[in-house]
Amino acid sequence: MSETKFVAINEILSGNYTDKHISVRGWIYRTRSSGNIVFINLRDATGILQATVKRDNLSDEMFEEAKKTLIESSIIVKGTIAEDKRAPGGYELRVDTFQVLQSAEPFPIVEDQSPEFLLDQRHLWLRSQKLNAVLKIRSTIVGAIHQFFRDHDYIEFDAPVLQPNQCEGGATLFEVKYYDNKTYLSQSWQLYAEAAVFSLEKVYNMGPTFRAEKSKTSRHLSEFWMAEMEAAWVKLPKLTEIAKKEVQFILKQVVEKNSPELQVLDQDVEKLKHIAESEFPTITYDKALSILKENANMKVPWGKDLRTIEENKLMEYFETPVVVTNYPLEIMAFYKPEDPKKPKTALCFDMIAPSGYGEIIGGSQRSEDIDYMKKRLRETGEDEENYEWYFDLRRYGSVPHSGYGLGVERVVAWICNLDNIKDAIPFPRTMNRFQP
RNA sequence: GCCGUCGUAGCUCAGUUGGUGGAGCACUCGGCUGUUAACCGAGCGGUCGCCGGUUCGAGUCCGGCCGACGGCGCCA
Repeated sequence: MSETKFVAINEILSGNYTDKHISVRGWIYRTRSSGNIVFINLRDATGILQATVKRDNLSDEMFEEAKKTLIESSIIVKGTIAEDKRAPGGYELRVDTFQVLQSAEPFPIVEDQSPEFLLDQRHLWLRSQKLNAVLKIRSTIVGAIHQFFRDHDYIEFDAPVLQPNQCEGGATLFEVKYYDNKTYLSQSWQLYAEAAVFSLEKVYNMGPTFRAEKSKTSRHLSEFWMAEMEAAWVKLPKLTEIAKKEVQFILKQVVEKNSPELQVLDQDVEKLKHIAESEFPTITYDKALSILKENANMKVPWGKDLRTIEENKLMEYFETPVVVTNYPLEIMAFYKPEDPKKPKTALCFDMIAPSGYGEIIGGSQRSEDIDYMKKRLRETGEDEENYEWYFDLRRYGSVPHSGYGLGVERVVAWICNLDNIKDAIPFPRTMNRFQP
């Protein structure tokens, strides 16, 4: 006995099944009835197809069922595909068999929606055209990151999620009860990766990262995915080149694989293609300050970090992401070294995305000076004893090494033209939301 | 942590000077043989965020609290 073969909707819409009699399965996206005809827009993972149910073409029981079955019910329909200009997409299924698998209760998400309500109903809103498109693009981006590093001979290396101390400084850790002790959810993979490069030389990883920052903005999540790399023998100029190539590769992959999804999201495919093929400029922090002063009359005192308003203003003068290097040493984390050629600045960089999406990458060369790092830890009130294992890495054959972290959701939000980073991850966690 | 906006039907919102709470959508019933978030008619649907105060009378005025969202700071 042969099993029924079901055809995917995108196959039908590309014209491969015209005049064929086939079976399709999926969920009711929209439904309208008009006495003796019912129009059902049927949704599957690949697209939306209009199914036209006429009273004369099937049994009365099936027709009445088609008429009353509500949105998001799961159904199987059989019929003949016809090319028809009146149907959205240009093709429709003329139904002769209508079968309900599960008749849905009234779907809570209707015409009028608020962002908060959609977050409450996230488990159902995943079915929307918008999130369907975002999640497909996110998958391309995640795949591209793995491919980029593997193509360049990086080894995937995993760090513990439960960590004994903080990496980035500040009270931004989620505390976890660990038997009779305390531990913290990972804030960065970096310190462990630094141990790995003395064995594997080039490593990367992508995984969940946790920051208990009390940030309530459209760019922050408490749980987000960070794609990090760390490599021995690499210094800052080379590091920024790798970061640029990675982002360009991600963009090329999305443009190649996800044009229909970008259109659903109202993103300009040509613009992204252009960015993917452009050089990303590198400027210093000093240069950024002078651009702001000369063009926008924004005077940032030297030594202050660039704030959101300043980053956004700066990006008005660029159409691609920009790498900014040599931030003031004082405002940087303890492991970032001083640039011998530009005293008081660090061998570090941020990559800032266009259009207000902010910092998508942060990275640096790593200090090899144990006394300097101890001093910086003491200044921020940290217990340097927790870091003894980390200092060992400088005691046994230390070499120059560097790394950076890319915020996956920030990149997804930028590429998908999203208003809010919450839509860049299936189930967002923020300061006030951890359900569903 | 600071600042701002908002809490009224399942959802989105209106509600005038304080006088028995409305609309659209959803859902139910009826009508319609080509709809495009269909349309037409009827019905169902309420702890007006919570507590207290003023008043003959509070969704509306006053005080306090709670919650949500956004902006800044910090970060990716």
